[in-house]
Amino acid sequence: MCGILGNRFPGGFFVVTLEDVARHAGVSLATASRVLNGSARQVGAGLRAKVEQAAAELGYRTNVAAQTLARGAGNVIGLVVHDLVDPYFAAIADGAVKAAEDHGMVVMVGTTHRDPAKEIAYVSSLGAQRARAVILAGSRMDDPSAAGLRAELDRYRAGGGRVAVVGQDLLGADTVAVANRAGAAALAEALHAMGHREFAVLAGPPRLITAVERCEGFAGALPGLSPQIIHGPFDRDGGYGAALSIDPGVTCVFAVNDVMAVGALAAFRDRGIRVPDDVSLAGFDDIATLRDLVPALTTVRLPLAEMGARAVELALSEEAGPSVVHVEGEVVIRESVRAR
Amino acid sequence: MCGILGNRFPGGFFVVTLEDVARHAGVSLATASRVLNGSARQVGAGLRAKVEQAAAELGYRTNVAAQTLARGAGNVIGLVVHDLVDPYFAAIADGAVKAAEDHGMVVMVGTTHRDPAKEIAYVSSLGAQRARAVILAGSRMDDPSAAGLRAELDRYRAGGGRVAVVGQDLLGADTVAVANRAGAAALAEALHAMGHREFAVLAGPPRLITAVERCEGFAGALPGLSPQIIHGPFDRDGGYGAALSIDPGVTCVFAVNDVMAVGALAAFRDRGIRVPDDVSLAGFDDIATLRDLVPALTTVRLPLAEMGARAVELALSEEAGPSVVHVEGEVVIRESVRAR
DNA sequence: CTGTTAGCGCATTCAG
DNA sequence: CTGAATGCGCTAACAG
Repeated sequence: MCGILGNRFPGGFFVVTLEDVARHAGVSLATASRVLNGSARQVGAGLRAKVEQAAAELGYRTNVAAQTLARGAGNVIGLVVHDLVDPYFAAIADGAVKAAEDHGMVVMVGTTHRDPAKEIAYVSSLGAQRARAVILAGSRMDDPSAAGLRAELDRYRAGGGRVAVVGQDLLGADTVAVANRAGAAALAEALHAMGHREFAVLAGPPRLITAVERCEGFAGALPGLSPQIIHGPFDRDGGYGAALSIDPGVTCVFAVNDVMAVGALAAFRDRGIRVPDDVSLAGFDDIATLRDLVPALTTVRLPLAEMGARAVELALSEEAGPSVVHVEGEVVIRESVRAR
Repeated sequence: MCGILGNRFPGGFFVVTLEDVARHAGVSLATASRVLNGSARQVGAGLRAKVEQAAAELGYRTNVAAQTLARGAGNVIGLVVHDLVDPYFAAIADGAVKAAEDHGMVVMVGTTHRDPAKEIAYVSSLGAQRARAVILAGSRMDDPSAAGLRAELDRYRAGGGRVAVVGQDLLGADTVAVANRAGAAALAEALHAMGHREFAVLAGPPRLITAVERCEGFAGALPGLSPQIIHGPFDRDGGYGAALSIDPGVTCVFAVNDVMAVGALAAFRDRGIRVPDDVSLAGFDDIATLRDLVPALTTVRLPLAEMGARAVELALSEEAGPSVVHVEGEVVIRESVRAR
């Protein structure tokens, strides 16, 4: 029945094309195309049924590559994150994937593991894929190394792609802007109100924008006080390391993200320092996977999945100029902090 | 300088094609193709340089869709997981993305959130993308609902795609097989050797293969004993709920994965049951993000990232029949378990 | 080593 | 409403 249809491939496979379907249904290629793919044109009910049946019988599958080539635009959205194992990015990715799916798009993820060169390489690759949009999550360093990325993004946009950023509004692109300063400030105020006066901030890398904003927002909301600032990597081990050099008098420690707070917690435990008895500890992000930690982490909750989803929606919207969506964090006081 | 090159697009963008590059370099289309894309053919140094310069000047970017169409094979690998937020899948995804990158491929992820229909839909979509391979992570239910998936996978393979599975060897595909039974058995023996005799297993869904294997492996290694089996969802809340109905005499609880163990830990804490003082607790997977839990979780370590990487390598290998790679778990005793 | 020539599978004018 | 014809950008024979 399908002896004359389909093409044999090297491996010995068949592949049914639109033309096969059209022939089998006794209609033109154009008509088959119109019914099988979302065309604006209408097709008579009779032919439509024929085509659909033929497609089903033959097991027709759209060739997305051909479609993309013919249409000049594909259905992939690129997502570039630092590390999928970091629950912060995993949550964002989850939201992005879900939103993309709602729009009939698929997501391609790239992980850079904080290598700027890889970030650029992924944007380039996504450009080659003619991805509809690329979403960048995780803040870049506030330094010259970002120039290469910028250039690559410009190229990408010059080719007709959209770009959206999760983090801060820096690249002149659509942005899901996190109110890091405000969130950290609110946290600082809450902590201050609980009687704390001697603070330390596990501040992350000195030039990582998200870290800097949270650190500054926190310190800025503590008039007259000057918290001890300790820099280090933005991850669990960074928190562990930084916690080791906290000054003796400190009663409350703010780690600029939850994952670092976990590291700090481990450091305290290893040194026999009890939380919150001896020192209070707070983080930022409210990572779901970490909610069962003991003591439960005081933090600033961010709608991570929603942020990812919003980013793809921004990138897919038809808005003219780059638009910015703001998201606020919500202070959540839990057992890791105790009033003084 | 580029007034006659490139095509203007609706949005007003340029897009430089290989033909533009060839013309600009004064060579043939074929030659340009050969130098710019990994062809086996050699090109003279002179022309090669010319082409490369032309490409750079014009800002040429390969059109992957066209390439895929012409070649009949693309460079995407599909990865289908249940939930990126679950650190188990995140780790596997991380490994897969890295491995794919090493092979010059990109990864498209789909999340099903345990909806079989979505799993099928993703495989179908990946087929349309002419994805080189699809990796399925997370075990499917051992029931009729898997039939649809099987059919879809067959269609996918009929089109020339490869499929690899992370979990158990069931689909007749390349498989990264986890020694769930052996790992759970080894754990049981270790626990038994520490003096435990009264066990409970937070067993997960009755028909989820991974869960069943772990449960059976565990119980099977406890001759003469019959642990209390409590079924429930395979996630954190499932562990919490199941832990609520543990019999009084039990001294040691095995949750079939770490995430469930975390839930159980929370349940114990809420009810004033101390771990490991009142009851010992063990999990499975050794999720990195959970290593700082207190008490530290006794578990069976799985090389998650490596499993993901192996899966893509299997799928990309030229091996004829479906091959199976076995991975073993390693028992890791930590503070959540105490000898009796 | 290099150029010419056909398609790859599909969307889309443009006629009818 | 339907069909015929053209081209998307690139690769891969096939000649030269």
